[in-house]
Amino acid sequence: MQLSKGFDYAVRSLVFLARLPEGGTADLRAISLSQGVPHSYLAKVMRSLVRRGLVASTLGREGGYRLRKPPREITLLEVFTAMEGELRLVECMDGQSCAFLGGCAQAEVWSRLRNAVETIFRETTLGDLLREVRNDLPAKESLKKKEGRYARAGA
Amino acid sequence: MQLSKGFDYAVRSLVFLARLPEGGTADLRAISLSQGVPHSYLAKVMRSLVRRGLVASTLGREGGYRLRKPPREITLLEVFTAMEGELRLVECMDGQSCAFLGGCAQAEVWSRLRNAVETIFRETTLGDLLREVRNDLPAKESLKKKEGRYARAGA
DNA sequence: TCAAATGTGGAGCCATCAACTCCACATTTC
DNA sequence: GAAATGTGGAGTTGATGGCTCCACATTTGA
Repeated sequence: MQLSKGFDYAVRSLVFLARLPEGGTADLRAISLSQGVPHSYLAKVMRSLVRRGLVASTLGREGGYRLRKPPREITLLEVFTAMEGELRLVECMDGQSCAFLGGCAQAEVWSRLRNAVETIFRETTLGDLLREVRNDLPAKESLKKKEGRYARAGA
Repeated sequence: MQLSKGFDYAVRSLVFLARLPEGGTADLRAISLSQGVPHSYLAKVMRSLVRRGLVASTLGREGGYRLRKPPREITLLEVFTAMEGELRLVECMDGQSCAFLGGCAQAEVWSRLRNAVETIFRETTLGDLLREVRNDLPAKESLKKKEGRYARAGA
């Protein structure tokens, strides 16, 4: 019952992009440093977002990533499925119904749970997250640390 | 973002116990066979429930497990924490707040999400699950299959 | 025109952990 | 006292989340 780091990284990166002035672009390095996400792993995360059509990428010098839709139109559900596919809480559901127990006692709770989660994901947009940000940038020292750590790994 | 099998097994076992006539007891073997849960793994699951005080165990011949409270008074939240400890969706929360970003954009969503899940868990009791059961026993064939598979492993 | 700066695709590594097994042992009862 | 139960805990295993690395395609500005 945990959210994956990949999903968390994706959301953070999107928020970062959303806060750039007017559909600006940022490259992997910038996102990676600002969010403390390992460079080469972030590359993979971003590819998922590109594939899903949430961000656009441009190659070559001055390249990078930018949002393809206004923040208000990007829901967490889209981000989640981009990263993890269909939301499902237990194996036996969603695929075929649990073959073993005809009508299982939990089925209804699991599905209620799933709906609750899905609803929150569907009704929360990047725009909402922007409003919630209180403190934009990391403290200088922690940023330094992360830079040292990831610049080496990343470059 | 998945529920563990351990938790699922625990709930199923408790429902099984709850359906016994008047606080009856059932032994590992009976629960294991009826629910299709590997015998020796179920032993571990049940120990968690005993430790947490949800079921009582008796040793020796005619021993087994029985609920220590009426089904209405056992919430899924208790079962969850018995099996998995504190409910938390992301590493950075609940422990210390994420050291890197002062006020992180997602914190509020994650906590709303957590609350939604926790609320459902807290407000759903074994009693509710009993009402929801439509079809009590597994089909004969699938039970046979499971018996064959687990009887060997278990005994 | 070409070298540097970007993202892409994909193979591959690694540690962790859920899920499960096994065994020696304590307790109870017939 | 032997059979039937649960207990405690160490050990096994396979999957996979998280991450690295590298060869390559594209773009651009010096």
